[in-house]
Amino acid sequence: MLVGMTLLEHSWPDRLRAAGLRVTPRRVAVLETLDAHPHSSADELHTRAEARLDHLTRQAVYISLADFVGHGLVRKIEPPGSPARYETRTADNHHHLVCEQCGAIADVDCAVGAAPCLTPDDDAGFFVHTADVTYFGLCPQCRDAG
Amino acid sequence: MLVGMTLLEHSWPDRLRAAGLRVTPRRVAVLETLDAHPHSSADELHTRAEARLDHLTRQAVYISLADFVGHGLVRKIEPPGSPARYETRTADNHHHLVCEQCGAIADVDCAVGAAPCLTPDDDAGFFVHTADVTYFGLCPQCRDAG
DNA sequence: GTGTTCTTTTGAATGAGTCAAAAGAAGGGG
DNA sequence: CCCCTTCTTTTGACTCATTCAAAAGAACAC
Ligand SMILES: [Mn+2]
Ligand SMILES: [Mn+2]
Ligand SMILES: [Zn+2]
Ligand SMILES: [Zn+2]
Repeated sequence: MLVGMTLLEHSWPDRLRAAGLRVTPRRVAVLETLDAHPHSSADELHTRAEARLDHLTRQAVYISLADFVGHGLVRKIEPPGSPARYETRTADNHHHLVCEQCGAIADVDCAVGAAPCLTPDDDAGFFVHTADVTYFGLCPQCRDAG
Repeated sequence: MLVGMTLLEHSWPDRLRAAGLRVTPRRVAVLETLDAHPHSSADELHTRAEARLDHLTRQAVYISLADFVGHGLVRKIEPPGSPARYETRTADNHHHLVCEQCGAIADVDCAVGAAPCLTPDDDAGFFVHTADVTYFGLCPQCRDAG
């Protein structure tokens, strides 16, 4: 039985090396934890990844995540009123549903295509690089509860 | 010679009363300052509005803005890596261009219409309330400089 | 005017994230 | 293998935007 990801994409150590970053147990632990728990905050990742290592500081998590984002291994999202969240799904331009009640986040595929799915009518002279779409509303649980 | 806004919309005192909020010199000063300087931060508003009053604390600005947002007089936007910004343009669903270099913000009219201009294909069971679109890129100045 | 309720001040506290310097590990060249 | 350089992690302090709580002050309905 084949494990899809190890064939399709490379392993985290390989991807770290490919990005020119050193392979350390901490980094691999953070990346695997993030893979297993998409849209985690730095603090959630710290708590979860620390459990599988002897030592891991919150700062190491912040520094690692910043490096990962800088090298395209990880995407950072910053919903209003919540600490930043991270995910390993970087290949596509997907968007997010955010629950205004409980903060839950769900992925939404890009409505139009793989690349940034919108361009403004009047760009005011800006060179537009990315379009970020966030939907706000209520998740199923909060909708039923309210 | 007619002043457009006072006829089309009501004055800030009237709009405050209509919202059930008391009319105070501080609130009016904050609203007028924000009208004159859209996309200001709380701190910028404090500095600017303080200049026309004998006293105005930063906290009063924060509290007032939260009240205004809660009553629909003001809209709050929270670009990544920047303090929250505010604007009095609440009637339409417009979007924003953010310069990744200098933080400049420009308005973009909604591509589709007045109401939330997008709905996701698969809403994952969410009750979607608003769609927020933010374009990231470089403003004219930073584009030419870079 | 007076009283009730809403606003503002005052001052402290929070939480997420950053900075800087010292200690520790990866991994390439010998 | 081992060493050295460079990158990574720890440590601990610190910043910044924002929030909290309690006391003092102002709107405005009567
Ligand atoms: Mn996602
Ligand atoms: Mn705007
Ligand atoms: Zn929810
Ligand atoms: Zn710019």
